[in-house]
Formats: sequence, structure tokens, C-alpha cells
Amino acid sequence: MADAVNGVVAVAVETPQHTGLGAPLDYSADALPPGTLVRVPLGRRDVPGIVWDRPAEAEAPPELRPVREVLAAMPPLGASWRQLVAFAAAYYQRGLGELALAVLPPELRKLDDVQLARRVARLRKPAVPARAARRAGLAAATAAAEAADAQHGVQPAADTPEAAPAFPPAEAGPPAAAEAPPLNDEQQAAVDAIGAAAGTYLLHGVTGSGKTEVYLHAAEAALAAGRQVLVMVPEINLTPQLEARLAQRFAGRRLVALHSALTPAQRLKHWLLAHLGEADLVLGTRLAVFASLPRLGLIVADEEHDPSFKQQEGARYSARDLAVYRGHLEGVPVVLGSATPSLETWQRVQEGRYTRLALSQRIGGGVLPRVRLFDMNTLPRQRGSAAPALAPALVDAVAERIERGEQSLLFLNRRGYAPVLHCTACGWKSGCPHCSAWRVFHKGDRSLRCHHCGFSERVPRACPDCGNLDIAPLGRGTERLEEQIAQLLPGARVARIDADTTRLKGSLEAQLGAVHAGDVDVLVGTQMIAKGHDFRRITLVAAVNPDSALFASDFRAPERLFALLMQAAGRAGRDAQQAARSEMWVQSWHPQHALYAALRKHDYEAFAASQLEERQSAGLPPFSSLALLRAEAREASIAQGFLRAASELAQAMADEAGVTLYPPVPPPVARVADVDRLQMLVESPSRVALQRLLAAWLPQLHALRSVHKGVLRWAVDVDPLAI
DNA sequence: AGCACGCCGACT
DNA sequence: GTCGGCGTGCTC
Repeated sequence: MADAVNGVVAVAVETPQHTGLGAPLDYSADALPPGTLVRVPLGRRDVPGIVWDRPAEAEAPPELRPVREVLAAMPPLGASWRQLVAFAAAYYQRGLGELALAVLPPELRKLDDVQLARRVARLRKPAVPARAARRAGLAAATAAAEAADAQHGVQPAADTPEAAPAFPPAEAGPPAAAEAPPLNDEQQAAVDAIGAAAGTYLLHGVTGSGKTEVYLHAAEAALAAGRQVLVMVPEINLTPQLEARLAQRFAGRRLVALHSALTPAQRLKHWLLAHLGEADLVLGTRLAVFASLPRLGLIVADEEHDPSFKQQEGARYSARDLAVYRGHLEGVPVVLGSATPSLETWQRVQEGRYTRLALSQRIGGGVLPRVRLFDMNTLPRQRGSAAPALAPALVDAVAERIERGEQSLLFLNRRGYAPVLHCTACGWKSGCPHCSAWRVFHKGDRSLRCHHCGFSERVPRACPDCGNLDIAPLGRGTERLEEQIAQLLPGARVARIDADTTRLKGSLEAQLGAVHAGDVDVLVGTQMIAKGHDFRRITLVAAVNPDSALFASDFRAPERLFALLMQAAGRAGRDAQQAARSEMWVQSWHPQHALYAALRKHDYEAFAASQLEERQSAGLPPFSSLALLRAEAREASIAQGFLRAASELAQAMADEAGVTLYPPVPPPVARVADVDRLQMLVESPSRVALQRLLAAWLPQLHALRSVHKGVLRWAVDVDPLAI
């Protein structure tokens, strides 16, 4: 361990990469173990920092300022945590200290040592009597004594096992609270494989095939071996039901949640419980991948294909990819669960780098719903009028369900009443004055709302350009679909769930509760309802208008659509006796498309194979690595000039390294809130070559801003989701 | 990123 | 005469 030498410590502080201050800074202090939280002077400010590993050979500048405060009440952050953070900072091209401090609970940086000691002491009082014996030695220590100990850099070794040994095989007799249903052979084989060796596992099974039960058993084994378990889900929405299930199964264990909807105080408490080794299970969203877990024994990433695992601002990390790295680093198994794995994951399975564990059957003998592709071209069209939103045959099928007391789910990935209003006389459309996008008509509050910048106005009575009173909605959103289905099926109880109806805290739960209670016949919603929720009485799911993704410029659009439709199909017929007559309807103008053919057969593998072939011939991920350099300015030409200059700086390097620089292009929505955006694609068949180029190139870009004035922001996105 | 210092316009 | 505009520059 490279401890402090000659009274010098390196401290990671919140300094952005582009200032040339991305690396830790040197301060004078008595020996402090790496990972210790400190406060240090920086310029005229006092900032929080983390003592970092300092290379022994590094020279100290002559005059160093002293560390101002040592927060010794908490054990230092472990070596593997620091390595994870250092890797993420380097890979996603951010300052080390910037990332390290950004992934700590915000509340932590506000505390001084005394306040921290008080909280730590409180949390170390065991919540469950059974834990008292094991923790007795630690709990006995007073906060003051702990603080005094830690002042000398002494920490109970048990709290910071830096190098975790290999995951031991599953043992019998963990203190499970609720009895588990018996596993089928495939589930048992999966649990055995995960328990046998560290590595990355793809748990591949359709909705209802019992993936969660495998997670629970694998977790049980890890807990029995005295380890902590990290479970990640893509969205906060999905935490409550999994939390309930984990809490029920592991009643004697301490379970904490980590996500951005917690209050600052809760987030700090949960994070500390994990860091102190008090929490046995951590359930969270992508930010939980950075939780400090001194006894980590298993990582689960459920719905690993979900785009929400990629952070979309600041350090744009992929929590799924970091989970895999972390598992490798700490020698613990990583389980990636999905019915429709990301093509990156699937390719790694093909290459033998990940192990596929297949769950091929639905639990309880349920079958997947029959997929019915409805060809919208067959609908008779009255002259001059648009095609109806819903095929009459689909409306009949919904009506049948209502008669039988069953529920239907209509899925339309577009909220609002209509995506755009237009004037039938002069052709005016409801564009946003600040963005290159249409403003969406929301009938509920009679507003025209831009979904990009939030600009909202009361919908005009007449055309703002020509005064014509006949302004009409174009296209359909969930509000309009809800209205139409209510008209087509009088007496049906119709509900709608989307971002607009769930704005208030607790309203999603309330609405889902109504569906479960049987108070709803037809549920209309966006992709929010396609994910995770376990509806028992739904026997019909319909994708009302999914075609747009087929021809999107985004190369991942088909992959996303397939996953979404498979997931939506999974909502139907989870109850075995209903499964036989469950149906998934897809209304399409292109029913012959290969994606739908694969969907009809629930054939992920065929779909993945054809997509991978396309990706390979196009030189796209997972057969190449990408990064996007983005720039924003009031005028596109300024952003353009900056990116061109950046490109020139890199050209020689790129040619040599086998990296391709593409010309700057506007993203799909080029102007948002009066700011023009441009982006430049950087591509290489070699991840390493791309990484090397970025590391050499990006530090030079800060200086460009003084030449290209007017660039408001620039940023790099490594492994971008969309290009 | 903050937060300084630093040199030019409209106000008590 | 100052209050304050945000342009450059530094932080171990």
C-alpha cells in the first residue's frame, strides 16, 4: 500500500478534468490511509476530499498546504472502491476527484468529524438483536473512542477487507425467513453455476420464468457466506416490489435502498450502513454501483439491457458495464438478467466471455401470449380521414376481455393528446419557439407543451398565423387514445398511466393498486407500464403504433423496440390458466418486417443474430467502440467551428491509431432552449485505441475554448446509447 | 467549477 | 467619485 510518504498525502478533490487538475493534489499531513475523508484548502475555499494512493516515487512540491480536517469517524473507503472509481474516471474521461465525490451521498460532504461520528455510532447499534453478538465488539466502542482510534489511521480490519476472496460455494442452512418455492432444474442449475465460480453470468429468461427466484437463491448463498449483495434495477419505479420481495425473504437481514428519490438524510444513512458493513443487501438504481461494500459477494443487474443503466449527464457511465468490471475486480459473480439481453452482452456470451444460464419456461406452466400482427393496410379508409387508432378487430378483442372480467393493456409510447397541432388553412404547426421540436397538445390542461425545454402556453383558440379557427391535432398520444377507447367502449373503466398522471409522489402506486384491485378494464399507457409490473389479470396487450422505431436513424432503435415489445408481451398471461388465451396485438403498417417475425415466434436469438450481422457489417457496437464529442453554443456555427478545430487536433493521432473521426452533425433535436447542439462521432474497432486517443486528445480541448468563444459546453460521451 | 483579480460604464 | 459588468487565471 502506497501510504503517505514524508508527511505528504495525495487528495482527490472536486476539480474538473479539463482544467488540467484532474489528478489528486498533494497536501501535507501525518500518515493517513488512502480512502480517508478529509477537508482541504483549495484556493480560497475549503473543500471535501478523499486521500488517494500516492505513487512512492512522486516528488512533492516544496510548499504544501496542510490537510485541514480528517474525518476519521468513518472507516476509509476501500482499495477496490478506489480502483472502481479510478477506472470509471479514466474510462469515461472525467476528473478522478470529480467522480469520486460525485458518487458519495451529497450529505456526507457537509458533515464534520463530530457529526459523522455521531451518525456512525448510531448506525452501529444493531437493529436486530440477533446481530448484536456478532457486532458486540464494535458496538461497544463509543463514538469518541472510534474517532480517537481512527485519528491514528487504525480501523477494525473486519470492516475493510480490501481484497475479497473468491465467492465460496453455496452452503445449506442460511437464516431464510420466508420459505422459498422449489426451484425447477434450470433455476437450480443457474443457482449452482453462480455459486460455483466468480464470473459474469447472463440469466436469460422470459418474463415469468423465475429470474427473481434465482437472484434470491444466489443472494441467500452469498449472505450465508457472510457477504453483502448488491442488486440493481434500471428504474426507481421497479424498486418497491423487489424491495418487498427481498425484505420478505430475508427478514432477518438488513436491506437498504439506494436511489435518487431518497431524502438526503436517508441516502446518507443507507450509504453509511452499506459502507460500515451493517447492511447485508443493497437494492438500488445505477448510482448504487458505486456503493461502498466492504464484504461484497454478489452483484445482480436486473433487466440489464435497459438503457436507464446508462447515466445521461455528468459522468456518463454505464452501471451495468461498471458492475461487470467491479465483479471482476473483487472476484465476485455478476448476474445480468434479461429476457432480451443487450447485443453487447449477447455478443460476449457468443465469445464465451460470459456464461449464459437459460430459463426457458414460464413458472407454473404458463405459455407466452400468442402474438397477432395486425396489418393496418387492410383497414378500409374513408376519403380524407386518417386511419383509426385502433383496428375494429382489436376493439372487439378488448370488448371480449371486458365481458370475461379480464383486463387489457394498450401501449403507446407517446404522452399527451397529440404530438403536434396544425392549421388546416395555412399549414401552421405548433413548433417550439426555443427548440427544433413540436410542442405537444395536452388536452387535460389545454396546453401546448415542449417536452424538451418545458415551454408551455395555453393552447390558442385560433391559428396564431392566419386566425383560422380550424386547428387540428395531428397524430395520437396516450390522452387521445384513452379518450377514443372510452368512446368506442362505453361503460368500460379506462385508466391511463404515463409521466403526466404519475407526477405526484405515490400516484403510480395508487394507480397500479387500482389495476390490481380490478377497478380498471383497460389500461392505457407509455413504456412505463411495459416494465416490470406484475399484472395478474391482463390477458391482452396491444402495441398501438410501434412502427416508428423500425426506421429510426438510431442504430439501437430496433433492439430497443424488440425488448420493449417482448417486455410488454410479458405483461399478459402471467397467470397460468389465463395464459392459454392471452394475446399480444401489434398494429403495424409493416407487418412483414423481420423484427415482427421474430417477435411472433418469441425468438430473441434469431433477432439478435440478424441484428449482430447488421452491426458487424456496419462496423457498429459491439464490433466497434464509439465516443461522441458534443458541443453547445447559441449558434450552430460556433459549435461547428469548435468541433472542426478539435477534429484537426486529433486527425494525425487518429490516423495513426486506427480511429475514425466523423464530421460534426446535429443530433435529432438540434436546438433546445435556444441552444444549438452538434456532435461528432469517434469510432474505432479497438476499444483500447479509442481510449488512448481520448486520453491524449481531450485535455487539449479546454484551450480551444479561448479561440472558439461562445461555446457554452462541451462533453464527451463514451459508449453513447444513441448517435 | 468556484472564486479571485482587473480594468471600463451609470449611479448614490 | 464608487458599484459592478464578466474576461482571464489559478487552485497542491
